[in-house]
Amino acid sequence: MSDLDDIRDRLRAAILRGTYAPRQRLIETELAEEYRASRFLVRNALIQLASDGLVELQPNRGARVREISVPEAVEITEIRQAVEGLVARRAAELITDEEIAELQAIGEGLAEAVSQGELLRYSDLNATLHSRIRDIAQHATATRIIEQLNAQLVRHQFQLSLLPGRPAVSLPEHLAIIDAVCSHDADGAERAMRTHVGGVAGTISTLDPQGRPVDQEPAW
Amino acid sequence: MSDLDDIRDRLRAAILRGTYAPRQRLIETELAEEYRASRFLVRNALIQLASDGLVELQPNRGARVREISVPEAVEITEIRQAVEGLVARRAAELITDEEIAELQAIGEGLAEAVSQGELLRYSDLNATLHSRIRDIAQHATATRIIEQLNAQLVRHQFQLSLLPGRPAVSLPEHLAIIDAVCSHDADGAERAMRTHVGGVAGTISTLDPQGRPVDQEPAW
DNA sequence: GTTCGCAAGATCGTTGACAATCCTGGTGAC
DNA sequence: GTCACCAGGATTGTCAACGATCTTGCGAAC
Repeated sequence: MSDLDDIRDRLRAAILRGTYAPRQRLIETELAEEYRASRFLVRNALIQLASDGLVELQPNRGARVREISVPEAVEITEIRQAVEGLVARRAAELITDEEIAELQAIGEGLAEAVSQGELLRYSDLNATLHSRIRDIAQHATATRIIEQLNAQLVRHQFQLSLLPGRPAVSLPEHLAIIDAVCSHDADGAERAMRTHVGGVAGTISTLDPQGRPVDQEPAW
Repeated sequence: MSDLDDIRDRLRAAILRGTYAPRQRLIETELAEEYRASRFLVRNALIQLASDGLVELQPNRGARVREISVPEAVEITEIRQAVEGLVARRAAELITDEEIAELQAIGEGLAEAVSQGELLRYSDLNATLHSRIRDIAQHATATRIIEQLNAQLVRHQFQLSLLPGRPAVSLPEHLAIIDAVCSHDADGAERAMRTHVGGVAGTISTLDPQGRPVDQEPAW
């Protein structure tokens, strides 16, 4: 439980939370003061976050929050499509009765959230669903890679479920995934997951034709 | 071009080359002396290699070369199957006439190497083929992930092409991939690649039922 | 008015030393 | 003979200071 891990996690959380804007410079001395840590610790934390792909590290020029362009987000989502497809297949093969009940409960929650317009709850349950499916699939390598990729595009994903009409499209897709996984239909589960994540990729690619991220001032 | 990158790359190369055995402890002061670098640089290099999955980092207990078990190698190969399938599809869509000629030349080289029993040349051309297909697909994220995964199982892969009878199985698979990619057959390319890498996964899983890596003393 | 060069400030890169932690081997009690 | 305990050494974790590099703003030459 070293301080290094601590500050790295806090910094990561701050970046994911949007405390620092993309392309914003992360100055070691400032961060050191902010987190009451030595510059040394900040520095090592930045190195770690850089190999996670969250910050960009230029020699002698410091660190900045890495900006994920829309094309890059699409690429990332394409990989997710392939890997999550594999995960869904495995989940369908391995799921237990107990877990089936759990997934179905999540499905009901999703439908409820959409019908009542609770977008944030929908977004949360969405993340929970994908995460639980990964747990069920018991594929450590896939889980690691998906989480690594997800961390890089939280910002894009976040905006996704707030798009008007988006839940109406993705809800049936989610339910189809749940159905297939719960009925031990490996082929169907892979297909449903690929369709779903493929849709996400498509939606992301329409966000901004210029290839630049949607740059509205964050309200938080 | 900082020294940090330099020593990290040299350390990585050394691990991949087998200079340090799996599970071997990597002591910071020793490495620092060996590479004529400060302990600080070594330390940060180790942190980066840890997030690449090449070394294992335990707090207060130092670093050791990560050992990839056979089940883990299978997992990694399963991911490769999914991602390289995607890459092959993209390559089939994007390939130019010039690149078609190049791939076909590689195919002839592979056949020749097998017929003349040149296992090492076959193994090299194999790596070249996969690498060139990645180049053609122009998918930076996929390339990054595949290379990250490959780095983790060089040892297993290395032994694979030396297995008796293995080239006889994998040569036609490789030729099928080349055919499909060169004829702009996206579906076929994905299918052929998935079949091929799936075969690799299957072969790896037979290496040692105990789930421990094959532990023969390296001859180098 | 523009461009180039230079100097000052800001920031990163590296070092060596010290503190904290863990592992090892030996000693003694039971 | 076995176990708990406790040095002492080995190794990692952290720090503050110094040196290297880059950026910025000013001024002079054209």
